[in-house]
Amino acid sequence: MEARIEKIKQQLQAQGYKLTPQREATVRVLLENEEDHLSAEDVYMLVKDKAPEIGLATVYRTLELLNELHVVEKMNFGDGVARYDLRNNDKNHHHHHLICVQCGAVDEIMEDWLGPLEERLAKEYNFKVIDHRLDFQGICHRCNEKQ
Amino acid sequence: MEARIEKIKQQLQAQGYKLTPQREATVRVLLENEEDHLSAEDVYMLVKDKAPEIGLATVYRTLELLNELHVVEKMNFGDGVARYDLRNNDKNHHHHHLICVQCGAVDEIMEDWLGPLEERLAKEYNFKVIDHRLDFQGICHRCNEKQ
DNA sequence: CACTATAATGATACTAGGACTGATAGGATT
DNA sequence: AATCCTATCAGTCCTAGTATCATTATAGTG
Repeated sequence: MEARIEKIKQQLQAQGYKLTPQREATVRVLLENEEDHLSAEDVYMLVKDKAPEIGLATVYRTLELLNELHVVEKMNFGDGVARYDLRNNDKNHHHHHLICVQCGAVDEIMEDWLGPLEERLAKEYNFKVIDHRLDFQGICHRCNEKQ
Repeated sequence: MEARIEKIKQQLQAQGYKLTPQREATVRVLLENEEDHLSAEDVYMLVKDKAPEIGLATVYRTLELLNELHVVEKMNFGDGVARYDLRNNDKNHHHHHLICVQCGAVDEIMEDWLGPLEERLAKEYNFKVIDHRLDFQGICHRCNEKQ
C-alpha cells in the first residue's frame, strides 16, 4: 500500500507534479476500492470522509492528472459517467465487464477468453485484431441472491 | 407493482436513461394489462387516461426503448400491428462487430461465439446474461488485401 | 529563516452535450 | 388508399465536467 503510493509519488514528481495531501487521499481511496469502477462523484464522496475540506474540482483534476500519467484508466460504460480504474502494470488488458442492468454495478473478469476467437478471426475473416472489448449486460450475483 | 417499477427504473438508469413521468405512465399501463398483448395504439389510448398530454411518438419511443432493454418483447402476429409484452426471461441476440481502424468499416458477425462463455458466467459467477457486446478493433480483410 | 515564484486548491458559475418531449409530416406495409 | 410506425424539428431540462479566480501551500533560493 505505502509502497504503491510511493511509486505514484515518484511518477508524479518525475513530471514535475506534487503528491499533495488531497491527491494522496484520492489515491488512497482508489487503492482501497481497487475492485470497483468508481465514478468521479463516487471518489469525491469517499475522499470527503478522509479529507472533508476537499473540493469537487480537485478530485476531477486529480483523476484527470492520474489518467494522463496512466496511473488510472478512464473508462466509459455508456451510462453517462466516466469511471476510473487503477492500472496494473502487468498490462494484460484482457479484462471484460459484467454490467448489472439492475443495480448498475460493474465487475471485472481478468481471464483471457478471446485468444481462440482472435485466431479464428484471422483465419476465417482475414481480420487482424488490434484490440477488443467484451461487455456483458445482465443480472449480477448480488441481485440474483436478493430475489 | 411499485417494486417492479423500481426495478425497471434501475434498468433504465444503468444505461443512462431516465424514468420520466410519461415513461412511468406507460409502464404502469403495461403492468396493469399484463395478460393482454397490447398494440402501441392500445397503450396510447390507455396512457391518455392517466396523462392526457402525452404524445403518440413518445409512447412508440418508450415501447421501443423498453424493447431494447429487454423489459418488453415486441411481437408481430402478422396483422400489421406490433404488440408488446412484458417479459421476465430473455433470449439472447448475438451480434458482434469487426471495426476496421483503417477504413472505418463495421462488419457484423452473427455467429454465436459466446454461448459457452455465458454458461460459464452463469455457473462460476452467478451472472445471468441478458445481452452482450463484443467489438474487435483491427484491420479488415479489404484493407488487408489492398496491401 | 525570510522571500519569491508558481503549483495547487476550493468555491462556484458556467458550458456543452445528451436525454426527452409533443407535434406532425412522411415512409412503409398491407 | 389506409393504417401503422418513424424521422425530424424545435425546444426544454438536466448534469457531468470545466473554467475562472481569489487564496493558500510548497519547494527552491539565497
